[in-house]
Amino acid sequence: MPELPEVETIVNDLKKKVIGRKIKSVWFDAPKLIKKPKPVIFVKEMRGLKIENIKRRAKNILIYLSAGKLLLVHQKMTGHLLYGQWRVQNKKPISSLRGVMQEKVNNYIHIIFYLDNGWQLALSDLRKFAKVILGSQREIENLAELKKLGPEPLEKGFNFRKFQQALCGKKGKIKQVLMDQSVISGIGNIYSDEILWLAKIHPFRPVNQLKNLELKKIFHFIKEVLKKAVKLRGTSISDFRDPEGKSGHYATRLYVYRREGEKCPRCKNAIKRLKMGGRSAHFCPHCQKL
DNA sequence: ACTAGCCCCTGGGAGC
DNA sequence: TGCTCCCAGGGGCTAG
Repeated sequence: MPELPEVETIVNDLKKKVIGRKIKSVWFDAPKLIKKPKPVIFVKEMRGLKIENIKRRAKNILIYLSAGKLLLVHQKMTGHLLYGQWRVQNKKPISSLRGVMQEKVNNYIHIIFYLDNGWQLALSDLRKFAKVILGSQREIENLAELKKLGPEPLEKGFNFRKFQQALCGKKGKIKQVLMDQSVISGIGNIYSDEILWLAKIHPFRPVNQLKNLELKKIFHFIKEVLKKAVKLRGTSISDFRDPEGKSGHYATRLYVYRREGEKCPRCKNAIKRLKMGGRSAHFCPHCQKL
C-alpha cells in the first residue's frame, strides 16, 4: 500500500494520538508477521512499555519505546496501522465503539496493542506481508534494511547534487532506480509513474543516459509530487487508510497511474501500461519518448 | 557482484 | 452465476 506520503500521514497522525501512552498488553493471530523476537517473547517484552516517539524512515514506521526499545513496522502492500477500539470475538477483532467502523480494513486486524487509555493501536493486513520487529534501539537502527536506505527526498539537505550522487554509477531503467530504496527512500510504483510523467521522461530510459536537464526535471518533480501528496494525506487507490480509517485525497490528482487507455491529460494520446520487473509502468508514449 | 524472477498472501475485477 | 486468469502501492531471497 503505502509509499512515503502515506507512511508520513500515518506517522504524523499517530504521533498526536499515542505518544505518551503505555502498552498494557498485546493480542495477535498471525505470528508470522512478528519477525523478532518470537511472538510469545514479543508480547511479554512489549507489555508495560511507553510510546515515546514515532518516526518515519523510508516506508518504515519506527516506534520508539521506553527502556531503549524500538519497534519497526513495515506495512508492505496492504498493511495499515490503525487507532481505534475493537473487541475480539471468536478470536477475531470486530468493529465496535469508536475508531474505524465497518471498514474492510477492520477484517484483517492481526495485531492489537492495548493502550492505557482504553484505545488500541492495531495492525491490519489483508495479504499478511507486513512485518514488525522489536529490539533495542541500537539493534533496530543497525538492521541492514535500514542502514542500506538511500537519502530522504523531502529532507532539506536533499538537493540536486545529492540526487546526482545517489544516481551516480547506477545502471538500469530510471523507474526502477527511482523505486530502489537504497538509492532514494520512499518512492514506489505510483509516485514514480507520476514523477516521470510530469518530467516527460520514459520510464524505461537508462538512468546513465539521462541528460542533466532531464535529471533536474525529475529531481524537481520528486519533491513537488511527494510534497503535494503528503499535503493531501496520500493516495487511496484501493485501500490506503489513515489511522482513523479515512482515505487520502491524492488519487484524484493522479495523471497516469492506473489510467491505461485513458487520454493523457497533456496531449490526449492513450496512456500505456508496460510490465517492468513484475510491476506496471504507466506512461504516455507521446509525451515520454524512449 | 549483479539482476530478473519468484515468493510471501488474499481478494477484486474482467472476461468467458 | 461461477469459474479462471490477471492484477495489486513492497521487498527479500535465490538462481543464473
